[in-house]
Amino acid sequence: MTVSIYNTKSGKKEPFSPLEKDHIKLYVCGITAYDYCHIGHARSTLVFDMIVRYLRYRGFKVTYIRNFTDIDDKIIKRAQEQHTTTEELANRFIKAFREDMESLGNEPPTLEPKATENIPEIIAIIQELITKGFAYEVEGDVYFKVNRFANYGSLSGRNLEDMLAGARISINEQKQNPMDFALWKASKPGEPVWGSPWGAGRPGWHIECSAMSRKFLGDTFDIHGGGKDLIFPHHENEIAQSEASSGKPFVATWIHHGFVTIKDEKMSKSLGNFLTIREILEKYPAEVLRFFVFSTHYRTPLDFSETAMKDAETGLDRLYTCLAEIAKLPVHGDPNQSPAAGKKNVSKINSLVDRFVKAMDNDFNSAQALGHIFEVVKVLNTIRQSLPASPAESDLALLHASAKSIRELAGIMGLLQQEPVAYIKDKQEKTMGLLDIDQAAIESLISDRKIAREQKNWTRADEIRDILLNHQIEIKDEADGSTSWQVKI
RNA sequence: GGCGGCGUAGCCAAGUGGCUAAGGCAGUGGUCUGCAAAACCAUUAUUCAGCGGUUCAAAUCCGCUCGCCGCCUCCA
Repeated sequence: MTVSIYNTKSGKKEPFSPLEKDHIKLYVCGITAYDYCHIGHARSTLVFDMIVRYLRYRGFKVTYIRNFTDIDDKIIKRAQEQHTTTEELANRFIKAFREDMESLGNEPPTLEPKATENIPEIIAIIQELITKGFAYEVEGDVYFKVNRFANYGSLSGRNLEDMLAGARISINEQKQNPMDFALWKASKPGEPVWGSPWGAGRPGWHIECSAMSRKFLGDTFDIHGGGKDLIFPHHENEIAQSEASSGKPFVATWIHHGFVTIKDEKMSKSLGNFLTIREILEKYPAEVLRFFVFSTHYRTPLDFSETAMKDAETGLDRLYTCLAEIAKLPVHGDPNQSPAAGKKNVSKINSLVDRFVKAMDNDFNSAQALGHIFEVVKVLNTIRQSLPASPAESDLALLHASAKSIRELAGIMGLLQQEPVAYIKDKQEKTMGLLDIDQAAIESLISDRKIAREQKNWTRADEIRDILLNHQIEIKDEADGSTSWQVKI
């Protein structure tokens, strides 16, 4: 079996194999550091975190580069508004981004280069483009000549005539063609500057990725990723720059993920309909967000809503509950007891890894992969529920092994890594802290109810139960006559 | 206007021509219980926006219609 990946360049799913045996080189466009990141950015990092983890699980070595854009128009503007330097502003939000990544439970990339730390490489590539006739300088600006690059538009399926017909491009007198884009921008007064053969200035947006990917991964590498909105112009321009300068193919596979939407509209800074990662993590555990994100295929739009998050949380609880119940079972059982697990169920359990891998091999279909896990959870619950008082050794071994396997697979998405029993308990304690009733009051009510029940005063007993339930306390009458309680989660 | 995508049960969502259209949430029924709750189990689409075509066979391929969204300007 091989991993298949949907390649934006071909518009098809293709069997994937790295250029260098067992070593995958991956470059992902990171953030422009000028503000806190929203859930859309979170999805991007989550998706590639999952992809990298899965490729590693499949035995590949993965070199994963994710850059920071720490110099651009938005950063300059924001820094001026805040009366600070672009450097301070960018560093502040890079730090915030790293905190967010940590909270989300993302593994760090192999390297996280910044544009400003690679200015010499950027200048070198621009010079190469000028020398080869793909770029020209006008009064300290340098532009890429799109007409010179025959394949311009191949990634996004556009051609220059159609784009010009769109007429949404602001006409810049200096450009030879309105579609030409800046490689280097002459600085205006007060802006940060770097020296260059064309005078003091700063790099354009697209060139940094060409320079950094070349520096860390080479002229040609396996996978380049980002959001769908980067296909044009960003990635189109990267291809033009990189291929024009190196004369070699740039990237074998382009992966683009879908957006996060709210009420079916793209979440974005410009629309103002965004929620920051921080705001979400105040309300929901990171694992719930991960579960929510991976419940939908990465190329499909993901519509965020409170209901969807609540559903995700309930689903995640179901998984943890199953694991916690299994963890409570003894490790060893009765070797003479006949097994409760039926043949069909056993084969469903045993095929989990294969089915999971098959789903993930198919363009990282995490939604389907999670579905398989849920299916096995149902089977495990059935077996556990039908266990006799002294369960069979084989049943217990099967349940424990399956739980371990589920946690291992879910770990590829960064899910189910908490101790299941502790997860349930923590959750209850957390809720308990928010309640308007304390333990003593609960126990006192339960003992009142016990008396009522002994007197067969069901009305009073039920009344007490309702009072407790109003305080989010659920009680359970045990077989031995005692009553246990727990916080409703 | 150009290019691309989507439309599957009450909601979310998988489904790369052919076994009973995954799975989750909600709902309903049941096991348990004095009654409950929790947990668990069962159940919920003769049908995949609509129409037509290709095929022995279509949610899946092709065409048209309707609706929604994205990119073409900074954007994950």
